[in-house]
Amino acid sequence: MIDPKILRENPELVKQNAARRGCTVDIDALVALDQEYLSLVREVEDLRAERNRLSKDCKSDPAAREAVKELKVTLAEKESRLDATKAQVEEKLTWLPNFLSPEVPDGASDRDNAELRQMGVKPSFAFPALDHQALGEKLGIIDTARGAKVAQSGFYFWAGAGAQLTQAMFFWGQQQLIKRGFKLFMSPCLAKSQTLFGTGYLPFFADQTYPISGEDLALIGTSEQTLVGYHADETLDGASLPRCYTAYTPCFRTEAGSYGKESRGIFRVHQFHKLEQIIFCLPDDSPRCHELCLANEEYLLQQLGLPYRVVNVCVGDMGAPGYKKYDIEAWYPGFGGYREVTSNTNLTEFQSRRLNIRYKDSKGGKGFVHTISATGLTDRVVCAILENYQQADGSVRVPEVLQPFTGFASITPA
RNA sequence: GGAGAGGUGGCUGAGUGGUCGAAAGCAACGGUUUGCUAAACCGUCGUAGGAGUAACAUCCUACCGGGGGUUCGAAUCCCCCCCUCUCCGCCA
Repeated sequence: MIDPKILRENPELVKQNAARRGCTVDIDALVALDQEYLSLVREVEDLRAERNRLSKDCKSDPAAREAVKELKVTLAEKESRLDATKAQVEEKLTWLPNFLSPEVPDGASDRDNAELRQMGVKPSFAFPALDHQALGEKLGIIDTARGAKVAQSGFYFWAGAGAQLTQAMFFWGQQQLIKRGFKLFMSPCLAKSQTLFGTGYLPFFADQTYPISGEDLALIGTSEQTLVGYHADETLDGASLPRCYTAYTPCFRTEAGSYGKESRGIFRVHQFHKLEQIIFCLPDDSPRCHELCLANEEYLLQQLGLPYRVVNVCVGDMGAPGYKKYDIEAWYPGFGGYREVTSNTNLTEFQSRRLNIRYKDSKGGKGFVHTISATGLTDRVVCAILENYQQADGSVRVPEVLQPFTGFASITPA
């Protein structure tokens, strides 16, 4: 949600932003509606003030009672118009995308993202490299067939050494983030619609969520939803910021409309697992915190020995809530290209306004906090490990940093 | 699942129809006093929206879990819902 004052004072800015982001909300109509809302506010408040004045006389003056009764009819009519107008304005406001950083490149899709740097050394193999699905099947550590049997296509099992490797990676990742100042949480994996709305997943990604029938709850699409929602309706002490939170949870997405797209393997699935980075910070500090999360992502991939590149995500590939976004794409030798493994967004005050998360400091400073939402690690990183660490004999080496947690140095065919 | 209690400002906690945005205490902040600390004393001390100002000031409106109702007037009365706590039962 953007600041409605900007809409009043500088509608052109909002209009340009909406146009660039392909938002179809009619800004002129919204501005007019908002003006109507404001004038109704004034009318209603004047009528209420009059009513309150008259009410004070009612004890001694019966005529005042009649006057108030008459006034109440007008008031009720105005109030209902006010409520209706307010609801319309708010509904339209919730569909407005966030503003954009000047650094966001133009473009329509992920092909237009701007590459910032390539890091690491791509492995070269003296044999045809397999992709993670082929490796997972040969090693008996990824089981999509049985995932489909017990649940549905798009679900899978990590099995045996694969499950051990995956758990090792997530546990190691948690340790790294904790060392870097993050507070670890175990989060609810269901959230109510208000929480999804506040984080911007509703209404923008409504078709991506799995609702629970008969409840005002849905499976979380990411722990961002619950970790950011954690501070809803709170005022944080400015001195306590930035607050860095992390959680490791399953994430559920319907992936409606994406069938057939990158569908081989377990790259695009209905349930994956994610170690998340969330930062609540002062507005001035959000660019720095955004970079800090990126540095953490890069550190984790470097420690795991994975080649990757960082891209500055273009307008067309960024969700409506985002102000600026970096993706990291790891190198997948079996696939033969870079593929997205992490995503890091500065949401500025888009979420904090919707969730009413404010800050206040001892010097009188106050406002809405900024939020940063970034991936730490996901199953996709394990896939990248499999593809990059495969050996001529069909085995897969375990990255050194994970060996203390797996207890073994390589995965060999069963 | 059964029974009961309760939701008031950062916290504790008064308040059962008007003068209540709300006593008091604690915490916090500013100041006085003090060799320093502590204590004591004085003062300030909710949020949001609107009007207003160069900026303050000031004024108006709303908010005592949420929604609805009664009334000229609701923290206070009535209805529905939500949440929390306690005890019992069941249980990973």
